[in-house]
Amino acid sequence: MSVHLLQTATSVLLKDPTASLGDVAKAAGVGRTTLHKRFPTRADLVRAVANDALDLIDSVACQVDFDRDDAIEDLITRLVALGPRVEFLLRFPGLERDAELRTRIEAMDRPVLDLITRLQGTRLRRDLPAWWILHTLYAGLFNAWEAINYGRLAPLDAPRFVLTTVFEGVASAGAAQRT
Amino acid sequence: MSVHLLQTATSVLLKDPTASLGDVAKAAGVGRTTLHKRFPTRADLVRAVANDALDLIDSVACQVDFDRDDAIEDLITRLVALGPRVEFLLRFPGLERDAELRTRIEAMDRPVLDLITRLQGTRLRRDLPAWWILHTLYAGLFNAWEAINYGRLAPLDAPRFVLTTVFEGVASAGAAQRT
DNA sequence: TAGGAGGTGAACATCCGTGTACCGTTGTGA
DNA sequence: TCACAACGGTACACGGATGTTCACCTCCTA
Repeated sequence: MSVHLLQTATSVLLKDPTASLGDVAKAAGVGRTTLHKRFPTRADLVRAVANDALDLIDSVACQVDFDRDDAIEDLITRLVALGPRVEFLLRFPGLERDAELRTRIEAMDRPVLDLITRLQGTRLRRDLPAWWILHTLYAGLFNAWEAINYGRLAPLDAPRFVLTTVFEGVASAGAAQRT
Repeated sequence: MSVHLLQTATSVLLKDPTASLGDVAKAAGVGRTTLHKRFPTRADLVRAVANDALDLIDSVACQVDFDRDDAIEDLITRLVALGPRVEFLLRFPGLERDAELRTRIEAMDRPVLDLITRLQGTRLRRDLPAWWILHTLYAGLFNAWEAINYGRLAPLDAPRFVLTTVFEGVASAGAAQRT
């Protein structure tokens, strides 16, 4: 049941990053000793959760054809479905201090950044840097996950919300452009 | 020098929410004892930092004329300038567990939500709920603060980035609308 | 049925953050 | 010059989280 354990740890630590290992074990319905046996130290657990999330993203990313122009839509839609497991990765404090994790995260970003850069020739605006657009995408995902978590947003609505907002913005279509 | 102390505490706690009071005191160039004298407990310090940020927001919000249609632009521009002090407020984990703080945060959101709702008749799209638009604004601010902090974004560029992205999106103007 | 693997709870030592008390130093104003 | 307040530092007590060990249980299999 290692999978379920990691999922539980994800949600517990995401809700309260200072939660004790005892809390995590209890939430997972597992003895604290067992938890220690599988993850000798707290850092090990956190790293495992993060790597699990990265594996999840990899398994999704390899299904996306980054050569297609609508790859972003595809990717976003799939990422929204992953929910809190990925949110952990981008939100848990201090994760970037682990060199190995930082490398994996950068490796995860690269194909998306390349895609964005390529699309800036056609579908995406050129007056914003690629990294800014990437972070805007992530921010949209954050909002969706959080809203779903609070029960404000139906999971099936989420992809449309994110895509619409990120691509077209919140200004009404007919409104005069801002200066 | 209580002001400087709170600012330092803000940035230290924002970078690492689990930082010890000793770390905060050291960063502020102050004895841990002195810190304890001013803020008897850790919760007191966190609450003070949050309330300081809220005061800052209040002092900005009262300069904005929420009856004008471009109030959002004005507000965003001013909020971007506040930087990490406000970021703390929206990012520090567990802050919403304090009833008094939660009330103040809601009170802070309300005029903006009302403004958004009003503008949804004209400048803002009606197919997204007001709270979603509000969170999109906040997300844009996050991105700007973070990018400034990492030195990727010039502070003077930030308002334009946020406003452009949030209002018009990242799709190039000439591109066909997404379906 | 014996034995091993995996899980559990209890007990223990340890570390670290926290809060408090006490004392010495500095600086400021009466 | 004295009194007093503010500050810094040391030391100590306390509690909670952590990591380790050990004994016991259960299930599965040879």
